[in-house]
Amino acid sequence: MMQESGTETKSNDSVIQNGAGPDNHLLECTLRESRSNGETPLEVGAVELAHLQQQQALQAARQLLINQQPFSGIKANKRNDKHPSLQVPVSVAMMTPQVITPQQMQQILQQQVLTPQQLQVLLQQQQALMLQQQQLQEFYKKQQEQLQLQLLQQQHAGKQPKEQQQQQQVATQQLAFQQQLLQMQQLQQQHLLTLQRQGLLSIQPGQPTLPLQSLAQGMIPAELQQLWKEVTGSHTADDVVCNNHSTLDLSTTCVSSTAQPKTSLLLNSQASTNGQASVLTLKRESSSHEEYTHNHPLYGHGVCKWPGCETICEDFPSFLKHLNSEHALDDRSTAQCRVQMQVVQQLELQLSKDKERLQAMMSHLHVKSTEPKASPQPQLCTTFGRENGWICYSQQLEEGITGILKGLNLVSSATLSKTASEASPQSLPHTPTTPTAPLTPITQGPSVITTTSIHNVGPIRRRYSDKYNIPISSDPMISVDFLSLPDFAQNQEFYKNAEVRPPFTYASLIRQGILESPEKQLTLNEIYNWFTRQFAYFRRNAATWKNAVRHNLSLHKCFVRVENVKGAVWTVDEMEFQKRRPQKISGSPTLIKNIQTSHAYCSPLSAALQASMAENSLPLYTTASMGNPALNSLANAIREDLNGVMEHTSSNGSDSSPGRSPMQGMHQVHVKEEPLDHDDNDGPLSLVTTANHSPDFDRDRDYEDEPVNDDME
DNA sequence: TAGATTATAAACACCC
DNA sequence: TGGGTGTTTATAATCT
Repeated sequence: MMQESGTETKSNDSVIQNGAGPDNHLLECTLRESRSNGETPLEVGAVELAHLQQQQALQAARQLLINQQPFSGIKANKRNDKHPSLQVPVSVAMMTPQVITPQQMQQILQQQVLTPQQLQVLLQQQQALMLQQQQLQEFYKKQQEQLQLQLLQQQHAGKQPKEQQQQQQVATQQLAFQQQLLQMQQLQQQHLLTLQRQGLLSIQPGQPTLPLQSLAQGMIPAELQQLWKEVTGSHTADDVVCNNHSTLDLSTTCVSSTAQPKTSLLLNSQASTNGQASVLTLKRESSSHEEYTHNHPLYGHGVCKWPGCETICEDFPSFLKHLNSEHALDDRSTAQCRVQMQVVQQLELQLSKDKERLQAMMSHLHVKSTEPKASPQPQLCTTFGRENGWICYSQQLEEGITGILKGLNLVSSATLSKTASEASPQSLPHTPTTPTAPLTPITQGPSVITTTSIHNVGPIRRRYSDKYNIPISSDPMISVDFLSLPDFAQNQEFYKNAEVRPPFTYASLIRQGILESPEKQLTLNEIYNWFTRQFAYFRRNAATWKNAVRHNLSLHKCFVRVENVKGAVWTVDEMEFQKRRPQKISGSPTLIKNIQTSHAYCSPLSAALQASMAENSLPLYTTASMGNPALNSLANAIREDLNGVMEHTSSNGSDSSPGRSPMQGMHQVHVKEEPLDHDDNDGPLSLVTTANHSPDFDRDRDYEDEPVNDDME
């Protein structure tokens, strides 16, 4: 086959020389001179090239017409009886003269390096090339029609002995035409190279190569397919191989520039290599072809790799024979080729999808991996899902909430931007960095604790806002309210399994544990058990946190020790609990400021926002359901909650809890008249009322129904 | 800068 | 007597 191919190339060369004659030589010489002279002035080069190309096209047409004369009585090939149209084995790419695409023209115009004269020359050239293209296409169509007529005549004549000879003549003619077109394309490539050198055209590295680009842009895929169908026809054995390649080339080069060396399409392939290899000799083509024959994509390990074939071929010539005989251009092969095209397209589609998926994964992981860097505080334990969810959540909230709050005229744009910026993943929950704290995060259960975060453990004690970095108010009430989220079961599951310190104060946790109990009272041991049961974090260093629990129980007046029949139990004095952070909240800018800055370890999001999220079961800590906050409901919730805050604040302006945070106001649901015997409770009996029906309403109502122990202290 | 809040640690007392 | 419980104090960090 190598020899055959070489012979083919050689014969083609001779055909070209014989056919093209002096014109071709003149053309090549002109080009050589132009190249040898280095930079060719644009005005001269472009005009000359256009002129030469036109001349060459006409010459090719003349040649073909001349060669076509003896074929008046040609007969169709037997193999191609089903394809009565004898067609020229030429790539469609070769049929398309190089035309500067609109994009390239736009590029040129954008570069603004052309003088009006240059532009005019380019336009003229462009028009000439387009005209040339049209002429060629018309000529090609005419040729096809004539060949079809000839085939029909041959079918009636039925002279078999002359068939093969005539077919070879047809092939020779086709090859001549093909070579003409190839040279034309070369010239066009040269022209473009010249333009490139002169800086008139800049071809991006990733940009499809110009011939293919122009081809793809010059013809729509349907046209390409049609031409391809027309091109495929009866040929000699070598032509079959070439045609197979050209077939593949047609289907692949339009989408990919990774053209392999192909026999009759070498120039086309080379022309597609960024225009750098367009000036290659036939010798190199032959060598490339030689390599190609040994790396035939349809031949390997002595087996024909044609889809569904797998015929054993001892050597490459036998494979070629097999290929030509069994996989000639017929309906079956064409159909198989189409199927293969579809397979490739499907694979490419799948590949693109997988690439997108991979990109998304990588970007996601990249964001995650870079997140701790964005945070000045070391992050100890964070979970993948939480971070991910928080990212989605923060991104959506930044947009949605900003608009919502703006609509509510509650926060200025500046503060919103600050809030949004602070609502970055930096606000991810942090675990404590206290040296004495149980800082050995163990990946228990489903939690995914990053090693990097583990390594970021610092000995510096930090405030909750830094340690936990979680969008939760420092207000214990708010903390508990988060704990009381309807979807807190997911959070509970998380903290049950992940040895992550819960971002709540001891007081909040104790209160929550007490409130979760059926009788709203727990013994110290039951509180311990609740801690260890609910939080994996508190299954270590019991002495430390138990001491802290005891300390908090004793320290905070909100925790009331009640002597029961069973012994001492601890209850929660909600009033005292609410008093713990006296802050003025009103409809004044103070509220806004509080909403913005929140409290000690408040999130960047406002407390009202957190409340809204709580009310809407916006899973801040959930691992699975994050990232899908219903912003509409969130907007309503924010509006309602903020209104509730306002109402509550205004209605309770003289309340004994002036420092109640929005959450406090919103989630205080019970009407409780209870004698408080605390020493510092020098105020009147508190009457906390609210119309807000929070998820805690039932529990608080239950709590309200709980008998008040008059024996409290 | 002072005060408040929280965490941590420790000492101490009381009771079973 | 030891452990559990409860109280208090001290200290540090952080935020308002």
